[in-house]
Amino acid sequence: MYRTVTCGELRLADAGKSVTLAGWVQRIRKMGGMTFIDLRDRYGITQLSFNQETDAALCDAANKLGREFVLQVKGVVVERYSKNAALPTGEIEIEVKELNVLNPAVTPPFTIEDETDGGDDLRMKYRYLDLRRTCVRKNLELRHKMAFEVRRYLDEQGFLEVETPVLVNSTPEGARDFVVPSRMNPGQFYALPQSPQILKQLLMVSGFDRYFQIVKCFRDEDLRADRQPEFTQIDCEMSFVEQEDILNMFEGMSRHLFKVIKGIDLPKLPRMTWADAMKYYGSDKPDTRFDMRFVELMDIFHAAPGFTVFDSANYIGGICAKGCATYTRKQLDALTEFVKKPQIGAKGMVYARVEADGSVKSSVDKFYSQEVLQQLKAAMNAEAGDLILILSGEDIMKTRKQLCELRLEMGRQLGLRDPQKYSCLWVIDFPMYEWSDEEQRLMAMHHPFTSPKPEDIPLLDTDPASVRANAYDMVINGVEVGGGSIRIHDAKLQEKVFEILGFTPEQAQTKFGFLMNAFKYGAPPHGGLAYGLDRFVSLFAGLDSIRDCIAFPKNNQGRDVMLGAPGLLDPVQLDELQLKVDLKG
RNA sequence: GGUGCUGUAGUUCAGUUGGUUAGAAUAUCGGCCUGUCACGCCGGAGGUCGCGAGUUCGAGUCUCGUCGGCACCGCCA
Repeated sequence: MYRTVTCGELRLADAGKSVTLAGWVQRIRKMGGMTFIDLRDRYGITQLSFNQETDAALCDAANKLGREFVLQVKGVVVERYSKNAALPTGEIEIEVKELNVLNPAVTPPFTIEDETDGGDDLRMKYRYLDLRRTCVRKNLELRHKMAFEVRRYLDEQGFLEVETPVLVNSTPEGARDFVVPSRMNPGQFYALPQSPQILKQLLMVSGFDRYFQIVKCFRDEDLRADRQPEFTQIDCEMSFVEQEDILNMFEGMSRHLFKVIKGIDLPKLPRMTWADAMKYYGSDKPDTRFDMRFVELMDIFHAAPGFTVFDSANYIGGICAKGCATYTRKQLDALTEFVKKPQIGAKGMVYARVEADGSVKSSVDKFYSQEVLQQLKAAMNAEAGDLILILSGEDIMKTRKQLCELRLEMGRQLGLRDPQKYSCLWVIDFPMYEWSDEEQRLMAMHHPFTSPKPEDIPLLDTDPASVRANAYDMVINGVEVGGGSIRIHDAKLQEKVFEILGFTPEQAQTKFGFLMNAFKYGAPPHGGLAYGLDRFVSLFAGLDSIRDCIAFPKNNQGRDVMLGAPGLLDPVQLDELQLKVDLKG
């Protein structure tokens, strides 16, 4: 045995014991006649002490060690002369009797400390060293614990974890697929699953009733801080359920996770329709940690025309920033610049301050009477000291999204987006379809297997764009952590939905024939949802990016800079696959 | 496909209007130090200023191109 104890477990009560420890050298402090070494492993840090008077040769050997050397030491646990309250093991140290260097180490390119001196790029290249840092390791420990608790909860609820294949076929709609060439079937390709969607529905047809899987999914799209090309879903499906059953089941799972992992008692989750989310927050994933809801101001400003920008607008909406009337001209100009950034795209911003005497002073004073401005104040529920920010525009949804960005920015500036505070809700009643300018047709907003709300089914014939779906998202702090729907289990209805999406019966048969065929053999009513595990963990860890809760993540360009993936293929491999590379440009 | 920020010592960064030998901190190496725990003190070494071209008497600094990184828009059912 290399060790009898870990570096995190010894306490004062262990004084006198002979122990063997193994770990990495965190830091060496040479005092002349004495040398102290902090020995680190996964479990903590234990101080080793060497004394010139006790054992000069051993002390000399200790002085020759370097950072990240791998050591085994045998010694006695002793009480310290001067204790360190900052360490759990700070009351003891190991008086070393025997020192074995299991492996020397070259100096790492950055310091293995919580406050490291390494940048993102470098730490990614040496990810195996980055993972030695406690703060990074904690994220993976949290991830393990969450995945474990998910399994515990779902197992207790009678769910079966079933594995589904990774080599599947390409599906239309949705994201771009990652593809894998088939050597045995030249010219043909597998696709990696964007999610096990169809397979889990087939498991329902098979009668599995309650399925889940913690599973990798793959989407070949451009990346963001919260998007990786391969990511992990907690994928779930249930039979003989209605939307209400699923919301309750998984609200329960979230409550379990919050309780066990964070010690938080999650209240009953509010539910907001998609239409309200857009109306009051300009987003289908509103950050409800703070209020600052949109107030629509069309009635007020159109009743007293004057400002041509407002007069011609199809949408005028405002938010009230409490206590921000003190904002300087410079700060307001900066906010205007913010909303005018190309990524946000507003033309301008109107502001109004509520003065101490209750009067309203705005950037559009010359167009509106104080009476109109007082109506504005009343509508915004604004008080003395508040700042009202208003955006207007031709396109209602676009302007709402711009106002959403402004709201989030104000929330950030006012410190209302505390990562330690959690606000969860369900967003329900999503539209079935959204119009795609690019394809000039309706696209499924969730996916093509989502069931319409029964009362909206007649609208499929008359006004498909207004049909609402039995689809729902769980949103935490403005992050979509999960989403799902009740599925169509009727082959006829499914055919109709495919038709609206623009598939010919032949295309539908080719792409989804096996699913519709399966439904003919008795499909139970079913539905489910999937959580993004990476996002869920990063929320619990208070991270800005999901990368730090993934052991070996990829960068912006989808590269693994440690492995050097993706890379070129050996010509022999290409030949076996009967592939020729023909790069454009 | 697009926008913005960014690239200087192993690392994190500073570097003025274009002007002498490019600095700091930290890491590293050497010396001193018997209770440190971000130990302290003294000293040393360490640079193709991402790469390429241009402007200029002179470029880390200005211009153009290019490559990498980060954030975002498009995209991501």
